[in-house]
Amino acid sequence: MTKGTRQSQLFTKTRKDAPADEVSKNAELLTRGGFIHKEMAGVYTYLPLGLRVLKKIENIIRDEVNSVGAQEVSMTALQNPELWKKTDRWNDEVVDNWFKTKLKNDTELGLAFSHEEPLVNMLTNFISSYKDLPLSVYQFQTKFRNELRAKSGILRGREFLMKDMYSFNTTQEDFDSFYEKMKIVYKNIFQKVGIGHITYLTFASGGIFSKYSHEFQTLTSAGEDTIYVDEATSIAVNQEVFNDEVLANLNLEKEKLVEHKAIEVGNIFELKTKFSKPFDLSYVDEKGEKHEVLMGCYGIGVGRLMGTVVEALADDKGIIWPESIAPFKVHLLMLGDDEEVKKRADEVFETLQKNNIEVLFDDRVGLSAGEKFADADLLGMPYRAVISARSIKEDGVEIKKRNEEKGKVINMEELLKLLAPNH
RNA sequence: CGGGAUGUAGUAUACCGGUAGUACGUCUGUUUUGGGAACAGAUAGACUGGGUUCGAUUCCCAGCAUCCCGACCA
Repeated sequence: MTKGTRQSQLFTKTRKDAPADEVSKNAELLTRGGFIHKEMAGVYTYLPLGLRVLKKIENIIRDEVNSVGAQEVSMTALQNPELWKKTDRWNDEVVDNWFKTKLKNDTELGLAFSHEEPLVNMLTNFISSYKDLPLSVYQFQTKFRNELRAKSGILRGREFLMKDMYSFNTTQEDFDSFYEKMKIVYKNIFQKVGIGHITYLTFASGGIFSKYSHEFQTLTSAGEDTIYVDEATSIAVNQEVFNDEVLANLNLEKEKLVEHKAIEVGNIFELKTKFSKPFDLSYVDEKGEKHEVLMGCYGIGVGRLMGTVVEALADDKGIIWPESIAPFKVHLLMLGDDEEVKKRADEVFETLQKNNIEVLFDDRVGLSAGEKFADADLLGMPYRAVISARSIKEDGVEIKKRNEEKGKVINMEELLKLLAPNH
C-alpha cells in the first residue's frame, strides 16, 4: 500500500448529507466518507479508502491463520452444479439463496455462496495418505447470496468478501486440538482489529454433528442477534440455544447473564465427514486402512467486520478507526495556503512517508478550517496533525488523537517518535 | 417469502390536470481561512411502461426500485 496520499488527488469526496436510502450507521458514514459506493441493495463497491481498510483486515486475518499453518488459495466464484448435487445442495429446497445462471448453451452454473464442495472435490486429488494430513486451506473470496432481504449496509449484503477456511484431520483428537487453536486465532484476530473487548465467543446451535457451533459476536445495537453474556468467563450464549439445559451444560448461571444485541463477525464449527463422505475424501493410515477425513470450517465476513468496527466505535462526528485497520495512521491537515504553510506541510508529508508512516494529506486549498476538521472527524484516522500559521509560529505540528478533544503542538522529532510504526 | 411504507435535482422539500419553484449541496471565479465562511455566476429533477384525457409529474393500473418489521441466514 502506498504510504501517502494527497487528498486533492483522491477521486472520492466526502459529503455532508447521507444518501436518503441508507439508514444504518455503517453505510451512512462509509458512504459520506467515500469508503464505499452502493451499486444496488446489498451490493457495494469498495473505494480507495475503503479498500485500504478491507486489505488491512485481510492481512491481519492472513497473518493469524498462517500462524497455524493454513495455506491460502483462491477458488472460483463460478460453480459446477454437479459437485453440489452430490450433497443435494444444488436443490432449491435445501439451499434457497443460490444465484444460478447458465452458459450460452444452457448448461447451468452457480455463483458460489460457499466453497466446501469444490474444495473437498479438488483435495481428493491431493490427499491420499495420513502423511498428507493435517491440512488447512483458506481463501478470501467473494460470496454471492441471494438474500431475500439485504439490510444494514455492508453488514448483510448479497455479494461480500469472506475468509473461509477448512481444516482436515485424521483423528478426533487432532481435530479437537486444532479447533481449540482456531478459537485463539479468532480471538487474536478480533483483538487486533480493535473490537476484542466487545467480542464474545458465543455458543450457538450446533447444526448436525456437534452440540454447539461457536460464533464470535460483537456487541452493537446494529446487531441481528441477541446473546446472553457472562462477563466473568467472557463467553456468551446465543438466544437460539438459550435454555436451562444449555446453561447447566456450560456451567453458567442465568442471573449473571446480560442480554445484548450483537452481530456475528465469525463462526467456526465441526463438519466431521459431512463432505468427505460424499466426495470420498479419505486417507490410508499406517496399517493401510482407509478412513474418511475429519473436517472443520472457519468463516469471517471481512466486509461485515469492517462495518461492525464502524458501528461499534464511531461517534456522532464520524468514524473512529483503530490504528491497526485505519486507511492511514495520520491525517495531515494544511490550514491556509500561503507559501510558508504549503512548504512546511509538504515537508512534513514527505518526512512522514520517508519514516514509513501512512499519511493522508489534506492539501486541498480554499476550504475553511472547519470543513477540514469536520472531514478529518468523519474519515476517522487515529491521529490528526495540523500545519498552520499558528503551528509554524510555535515551531511544530499540532497533533491530536481522533478520540481526544484537544491537541498539542510538538516538534518533528516528537511527532516521528509518536507515530513510529509498531509503536 | 409474509407484512408495511416511499418514489419530484446529490439532499430536504413546494406547487400543479396546462411540462416544475425554493433551500442546502456540487461546479467556476473573487475575497476569505482554527470547527462545515461571504459574494457572484452556473449545474441539476417528476422511477419505468400502459391507460383515461385535447393535454398526465399530477388521476387509474401494472411493473421496477429502495427502506423498515418479521421469517430465513445451511
